[in-house]
Amino acid sequence: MSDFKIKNMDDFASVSGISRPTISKYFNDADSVRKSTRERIEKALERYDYQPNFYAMNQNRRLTKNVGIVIPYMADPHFAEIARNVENHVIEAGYRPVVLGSQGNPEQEIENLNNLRLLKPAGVLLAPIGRMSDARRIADFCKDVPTVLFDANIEDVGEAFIGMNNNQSIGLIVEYLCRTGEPPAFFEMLTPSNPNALKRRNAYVNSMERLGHTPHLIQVEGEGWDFEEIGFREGSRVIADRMLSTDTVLCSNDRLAIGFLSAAYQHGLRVGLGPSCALRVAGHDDHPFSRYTCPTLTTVSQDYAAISARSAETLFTLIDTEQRASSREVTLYDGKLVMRGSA
Amino acid sequence: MSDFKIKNMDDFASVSGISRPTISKYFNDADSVRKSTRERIEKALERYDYQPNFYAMNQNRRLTKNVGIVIPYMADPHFAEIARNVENHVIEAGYRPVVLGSQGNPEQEIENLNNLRLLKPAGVLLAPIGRMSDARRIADFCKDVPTVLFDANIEDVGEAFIGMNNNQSIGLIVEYLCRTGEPPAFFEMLTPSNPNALKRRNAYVNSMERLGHTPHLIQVEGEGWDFEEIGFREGSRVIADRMLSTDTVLCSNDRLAIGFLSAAYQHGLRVGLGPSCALRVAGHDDHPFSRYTCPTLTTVSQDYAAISARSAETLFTLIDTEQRASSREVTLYDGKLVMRGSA
DNA sequence: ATTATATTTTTACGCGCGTATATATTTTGA
DNA sequence: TCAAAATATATACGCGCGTAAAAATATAAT
Repeated sequence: MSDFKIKNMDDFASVSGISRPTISKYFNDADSVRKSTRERIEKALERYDYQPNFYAMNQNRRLTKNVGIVIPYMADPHFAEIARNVENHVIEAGYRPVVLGSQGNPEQEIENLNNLRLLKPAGVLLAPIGRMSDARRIADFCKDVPTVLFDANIEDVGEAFIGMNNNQSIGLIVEYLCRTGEPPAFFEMLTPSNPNALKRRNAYVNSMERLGHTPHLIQVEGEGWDFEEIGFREGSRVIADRMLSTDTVLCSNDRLAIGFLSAAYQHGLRVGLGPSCALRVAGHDDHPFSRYTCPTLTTVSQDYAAISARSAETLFTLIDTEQRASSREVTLYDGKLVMRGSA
Repeated sequence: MSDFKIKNMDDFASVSGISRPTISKYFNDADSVRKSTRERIEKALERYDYQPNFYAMNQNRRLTKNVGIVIPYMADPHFAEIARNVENHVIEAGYRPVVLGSQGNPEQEIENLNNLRLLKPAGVLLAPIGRMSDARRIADFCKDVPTVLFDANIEDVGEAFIGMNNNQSIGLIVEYLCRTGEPPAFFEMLTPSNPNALKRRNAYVNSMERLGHTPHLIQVEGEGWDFEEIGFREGSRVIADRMLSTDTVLCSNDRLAIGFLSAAYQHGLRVGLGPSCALRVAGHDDHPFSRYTCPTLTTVSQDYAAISARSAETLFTLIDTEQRASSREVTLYDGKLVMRGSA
């Protein structure tokens, strides 16, 4: 590697002995130049440490290879894992992922989309915050940029939605819990920010009624994204006030369940299956931490792999055909029961 | 808000009746224009939805208000919390934060710095991955951009380092554990990627010897960033093989401790303080999850607030004085003992 | 070898904005 | 009221790169 400092494409064109437009063409698509030219460029690339300015590149390009990935919350391991998964698909398909987290803030979500717009992305994979999302402005964005929604749906927004079948997954675990013990109560936030939570609530009620049981909703107060804290605080209250009419609790998601488990432990309630246990607790999502709780958490796993693969594929098809989907396609994947120690 | 679509600064200059250079000046520093002009611009801003293209803005600016924040791992709630903290300071100081995660990958870390360079940042706050970091290239970066290191130190790299005093914090908890029960064994990874881990190991050995005890290091295999998994797997092995010569285990960090706690639970070992307990487990960092483990985790808290505040302040001073620090300043903050249920 | 075709080079302009300079206009101070 | 100081405008060029069109060159086909 030479020590001559190359600061832009002109410099690199000079030292490589190739014209700048051809260099530009190469970086856009390495196979669009003659093989011998390509080799000359790549030989120069080995000697000189140059890579085009990403932002200047996108400034005047009709269409880039950028794909935006927007998730509701970076610090949530659940979303972090999904993002990583999606990111890999994007890279494999030869696109460049740009991952942004909205920190549970709808304004940040819109700003993320605005920032992405400046990068002229070929498409965007968006997991919306949910109920609080600014649906109108997201819809505006989708008019300009091919966008596939995943994880959380917003009606009629985006070209497609890929998520999980909450009806099936909740049905699955409710059925399991009823079959192996007392019918579960449903522990959830009263006003959840995530639309999946509402679907799960309904699915729980339906499943219980179908099985001939009376649904019992435990709806607790709480705002924001600190679900463990809410699960712990409200779980403690529920246990202390003896508000449980059953020994089985199904939590709307694993993070609530993690907090609830901690509350149960604090109150000396042994959680698990055996006759020595006072309580069964189940979650939903198969959160990365759910295998390290005490006891380990019985839950329903989301098919991360399928959801992220299908989301990415759908977007790439959209990009390749260069036309908007005639009808908005909704794909829901079934969950799988993950039996662990807590229920 | 008018529906006329403003697509660039020229458009906005037209509709606001102000020349583009003045508009540009305003966006760079709102107070650099006459008050009456400023009001006219802001009135126009209310009517028309315009904001300058962030990337084009940075392209030809001598110095921007951007501040890069780079952390080792986005999905780790510990770093996510630090990042959020630092970010707030940056915003308060009137700078624009750009947060990037390196996903534990040294190449990604360098790429993050390269990307930041294109944004012409006023400065960068960098929490390096650690041992695996490409120290040479990071040092190169620091030559061009004022950079303050935090959380993990790299010798002589960056203008300053702000972190925690591992000597003090480990000393604190070792002393506490020895005072209230058997002296602890130290559970850690054999080849940790984080330099703090090495400091903690030494601090443990020193503390033990100072108190007249024989140090007992349990060094387990494991690569990567899945600390809970390592803590669980190796913790299980250690317990099953009866490799513990004491009933007290101090883990090098909370994430390992979380895995270890889970292993202990699985093996039917009751963790905690009372006479009915078979094991005491302590961690280090006060990870956001450590208050929800079963039992809750006794640990040493990092002074997040102080570390992030000082890191930001140090960088801003550096930026304002426009000169490099004459000597590299290292500031270490003491940890606080957080007594919970596990030890 | 000659023609047809594919690729590269030259030249020029565009993206959205920063910034410098000369000039025009306001505001301020006495 | 009038000159001095402060601020705004017009104009022009730069950042690093995309892209279009015509001219020049290399490769393929006959």
